[in-house]
Amino acid sequence: MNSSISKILKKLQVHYPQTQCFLKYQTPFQLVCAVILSAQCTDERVNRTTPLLFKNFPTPEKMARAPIKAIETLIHSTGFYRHKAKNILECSKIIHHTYHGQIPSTLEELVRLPGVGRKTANVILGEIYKKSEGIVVDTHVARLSQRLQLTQSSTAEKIEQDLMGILPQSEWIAFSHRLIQHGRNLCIARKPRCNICFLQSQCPSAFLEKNKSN
DNA sequence: CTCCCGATAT
DNA sequence: ATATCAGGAG
Repeated sequence: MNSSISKILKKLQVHYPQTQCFLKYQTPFQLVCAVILSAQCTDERVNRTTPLLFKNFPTPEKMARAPIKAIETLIHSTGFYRHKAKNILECSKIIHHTYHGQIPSTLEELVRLPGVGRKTANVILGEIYKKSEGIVVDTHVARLSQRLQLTQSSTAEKIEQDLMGILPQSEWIAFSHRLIQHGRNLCIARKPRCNICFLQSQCPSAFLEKNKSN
């Protein structure tokens, strides 16, 4: 691990000490539903949606018996609601019937669930089982990794491989959480606030921003 | 690659 | 008006 990367890790650790999931949930099953809903949607909106969803259908068994229209209505505001409702329903059936209500504990099993890709599976593994088989690469992690030039790749899968090669496995879970917080707070997609960013001296993109003539 | 899809900031 | 939000499937 080179010195720039260890500085980045250290600063992120100091500025974002807590690495908790922002999604609200009571049970592992509810986390699975919340993470599926969080695709292309802010966690804040998911958290405004899930309380009523989980009040109506709190367990995999009850969600598996829910009318799809009811799920669609309850999650409508998170977007992609037809896909997400179908995925949550199918997931609930599989979790109830095949896994007897337990959430699978390997990446391989998780990505077989409908609506669960590597990003979602890595969130679930890290959050429920504290396991890192991979690294959560969402839109924030992808964007910040590129800006910090930790990768030259453009697809989530390649970026994940690059990061796995660079970072010690013990840092994988916390790294994603911290990068996501930083992406929300400062290194915003549309208008990064490089002038007040504590990673300025480690960030090639901040240097470029600074030398723009505008 | 396209499609799914509502809410919000700019 | 348009880009973007803790993406995944066909």
